[in-house]
Amino acid sequence: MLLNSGVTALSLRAKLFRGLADSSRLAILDVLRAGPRSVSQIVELTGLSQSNTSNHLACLMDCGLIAREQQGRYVFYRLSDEKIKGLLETADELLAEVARGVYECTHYTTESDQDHKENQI
Amino acid sequence: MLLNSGVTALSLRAKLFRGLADSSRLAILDVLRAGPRSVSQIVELTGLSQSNTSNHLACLMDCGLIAREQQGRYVFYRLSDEKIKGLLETADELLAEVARGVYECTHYTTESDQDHKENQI
DNA sequence: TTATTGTATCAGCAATTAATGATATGATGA
DNA sequence: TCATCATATCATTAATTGCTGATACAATAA
Repeated sequence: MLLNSGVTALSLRAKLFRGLADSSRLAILDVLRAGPRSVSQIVELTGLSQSNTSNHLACLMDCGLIAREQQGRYVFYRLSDEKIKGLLETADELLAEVARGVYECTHYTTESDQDHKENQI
Repeated sequence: MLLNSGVTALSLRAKLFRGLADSSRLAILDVLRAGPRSVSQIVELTGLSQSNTSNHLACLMDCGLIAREQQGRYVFYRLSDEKIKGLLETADELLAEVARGVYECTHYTTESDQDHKENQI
């Protein structure tokens, strides 16, 4: 439990990062970097199931990272802010330096961890 | 499940963000922004328990976000890379714009969510 | 209206994760 | 050596989270 003030600010940041801390959501954001896409397009491009995609989109919406616009029976999503690209780029720059450390991090597992042993960086 | 290649890159990013997606760890990183600190200093400054702090430090270490240096019986931790500050700053800039959305995100809860109802932004 | 297509929601499950308390290790000083 | 202080690890627990399948809702077309 945190002691001091500023807890809310920290929680906000944590929430933002948590929105970004999932491969599926990052894949969606990656798709949206190229421009607005409908849900079915996102489903096809990411390979996620429809309901799963919808859930992640709802999450990203709630977190303010994407915006939606309905067109007929399609719903198009797009990045809500250009700064999101910047954040992802900054993250990649950081990764370029700490990649090995992150790659070997054992505290959280991701779906790529199967490759981990056989396919060293 | 993700379809295409680039999965590893996405997982790496996800892992990095997950390392940042916790209030306690962000609090620790915040403390370390001012410079190296020993574990006991971090414990005192964050209000986290000793074992909890140690666990989070291990996580941040594994993820390559911090580095450690032993001095006597103290262990000092510091940010491993200046870019981490940049990432946190970029995140704050983004938050300045999407704060309301993130604040109202219901998909993930944080310890500040108790205030949420009573203390609207 | 009815059928169809696109999207959202819901319940349940499996897995992950943060926190705690207890204990172990490691370094220093008496 | 022994006691003490600083840090790390371990087992357990409670809570969160992602995914799936089923179903509901919404918009268009027939």
